[in-house]
Amino acid sequence: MTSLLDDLNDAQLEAVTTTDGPLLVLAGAGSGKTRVITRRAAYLANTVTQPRHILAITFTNKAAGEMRERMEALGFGREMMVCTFHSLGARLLRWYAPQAGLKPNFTIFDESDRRSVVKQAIADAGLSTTNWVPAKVQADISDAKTRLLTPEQYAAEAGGLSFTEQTIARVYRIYQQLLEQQQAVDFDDLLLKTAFLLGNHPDLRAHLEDRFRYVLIDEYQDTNHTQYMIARGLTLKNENICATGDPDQSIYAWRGASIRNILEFEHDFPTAKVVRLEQNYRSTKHILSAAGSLIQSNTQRKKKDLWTENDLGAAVRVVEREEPADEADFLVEEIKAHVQSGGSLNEIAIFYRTNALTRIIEEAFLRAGISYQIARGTEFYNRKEIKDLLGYLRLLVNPADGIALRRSINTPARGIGKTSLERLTRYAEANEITTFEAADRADQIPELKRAAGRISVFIQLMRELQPLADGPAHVAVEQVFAGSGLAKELDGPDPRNIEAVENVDELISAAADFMKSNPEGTLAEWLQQVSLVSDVDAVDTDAGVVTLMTLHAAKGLEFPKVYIIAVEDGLLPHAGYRDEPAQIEEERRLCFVGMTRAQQQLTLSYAQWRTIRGMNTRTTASQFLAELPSEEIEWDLQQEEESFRDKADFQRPGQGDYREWKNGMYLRHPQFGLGRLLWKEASGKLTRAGVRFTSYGEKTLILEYAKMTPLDVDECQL
DNA sequence: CCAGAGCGCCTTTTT
DNA sequence: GGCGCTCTGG
Repeated sequence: MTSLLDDLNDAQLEAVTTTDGPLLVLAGAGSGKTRVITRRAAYLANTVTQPRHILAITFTNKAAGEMRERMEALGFGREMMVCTFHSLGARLLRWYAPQAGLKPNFTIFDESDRRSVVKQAIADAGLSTTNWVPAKVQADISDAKTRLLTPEQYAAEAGGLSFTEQTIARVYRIYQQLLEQQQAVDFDDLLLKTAFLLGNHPDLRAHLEDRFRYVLIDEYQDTNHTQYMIARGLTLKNENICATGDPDQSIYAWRGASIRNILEFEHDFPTAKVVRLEQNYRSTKHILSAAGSLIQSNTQRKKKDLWTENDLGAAVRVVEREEPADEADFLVEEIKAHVQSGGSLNEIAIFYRTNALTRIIEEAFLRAGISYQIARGTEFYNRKEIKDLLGYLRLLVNPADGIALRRSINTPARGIGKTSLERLTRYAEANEITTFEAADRADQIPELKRAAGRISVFIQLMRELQPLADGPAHVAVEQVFAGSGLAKELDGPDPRNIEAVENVDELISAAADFMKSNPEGTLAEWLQQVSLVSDVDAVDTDAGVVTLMTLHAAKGLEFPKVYIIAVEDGLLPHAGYRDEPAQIEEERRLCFVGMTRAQQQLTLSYAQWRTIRGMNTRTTASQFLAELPSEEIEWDLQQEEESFRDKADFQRPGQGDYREWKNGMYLRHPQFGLGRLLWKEASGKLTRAGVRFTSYGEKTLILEYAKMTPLDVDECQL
């Protein structure tokens, strides 16, 4: 027991031992939050309750798994419920399917399934996908769901709104009907329907509150309104809610997360106690200073100071290279040197803003023989052979799953083409039955002609496979692969076939692992788990390889050496995200999250040009680099070179040679508009300058980074 | 009905 | 640069 409270600082101790009532733990990066949460759960289980009455909600399944393991290691067994909001939703919706208006065998549609349904809904509404971009419509529907609006409510609201919104309301309604017909829910529904379940069934809510007497929620800064409603619903009476988070690490506003939840916690729970963890145990002083300096540029922020007793450490580095291949070579050299000096590949992580940036790094690593892993757990499940196989399995669990049926019915090819499928779907719609049921009476649909027989063969096959749905998941995967004809299609010496079969074997192993840790588990439950895997879930921190991941995926992790690549204007901050100050601030937090993952050494790099969507483009270093404490940073910059002119497809509007700029001349800045140069001075390898802007006042800028264009005086209308 | 070629589109992050 | 959609010839 005492060991649970050992080596905790005062603030951590308070967070662990404050058992009852609402508690908000504002935990800065690297402040020992994970440890606090685990100890707290253990402490609760030891003093005021039992593990089965504790519910811990984490951000990823990986984090949930680790927490479960720690509790088990502390001797608390596996009784405590640890899950993500989405997996909690999935579980509650299955437990209480009738109350939620679902069948317990419902399917969870992933983003690509969802995209298909959106397209179909747009078509059914008599609209064209050229005018109504599926991705945009999908985002609008998702938005509505995050605001807890049903199609009816959205339509009611849209009544007084624009044509666009009224149309979205129509599509949303059709979209939702399509999901219902297929006994399917999307990721938003897992939250929305759970929130409604709690809101509409007081008895059920009370029952759950008695089961989950203590609720812990991690990464609270990244929860959205629906998740807040679930949290509120589960703790309405006893208010034993402990939320941990850090507003400076809020990076999911784009998917509806609201920083409001953490900022208003004390308002939502007036009796709340707030504990601040500000001592950092992870990083060196240099790293913290750089990260702190960056985040201070955010204006919408509660002031918080992270400090550490750790060493000063090595200087943070900013590395410039001519092109992405050079940047990759730089990484290769660094990694080789690291290994040569006795370091392990485990200790190195590479972060980036977008997934597309990995290709050149991967090529360089393959050439250099550096083993690496990419946090892309979902990618595996997007492979054709895996999707094909999962299609059959999904159909066995839920025959109403139209997306799965469309995929499976002609894979491998059975001579059932688009036209036949269309006729089948139309028949199903006209008779208000599922496509599967329509297929079952194919012989009664004359339009199908020859295809009817082929469809019957498929239905017969599904009937034969059906019993597998009730057996162990891995047996089902194996037997369906063999029985569906998919195995036969992949039979052959083609290396692509061999790889595909290996992937299938991996899928079988994954299912077997699941059955091992869930002996009572069903195929349906395994499929549910599969549909909720996240990218970072696949990361194995002991794999002895370099880890590559997006900045988003990096949240919550730590590595001795961190490299953040492509720190360029347009990528970080990302081009789609730099117009509004609030968006820039989120991008800055994203950079902050990446930087604070580093324990000993942090390196930020960028290239002078990069191929973006097939075009060589001149780049500019990110403005964030100018916000670092430049005197503490070790700069490794390239000599200016002119040859790029020949390589560029497009040239950046020339800023001219700033060395020749005179005080008093007029300049235009992309964000601040018109301004006048007051002074400039050399600062290390960079040039600082003071500019007075007509609408933003006086600012100090780094001329190498600020994208300013000199103006002719005539051009200025003063 | 199907496979493969050709064309146009696009910013991105994920449960 | 890559994906998804459409068109075309077999």
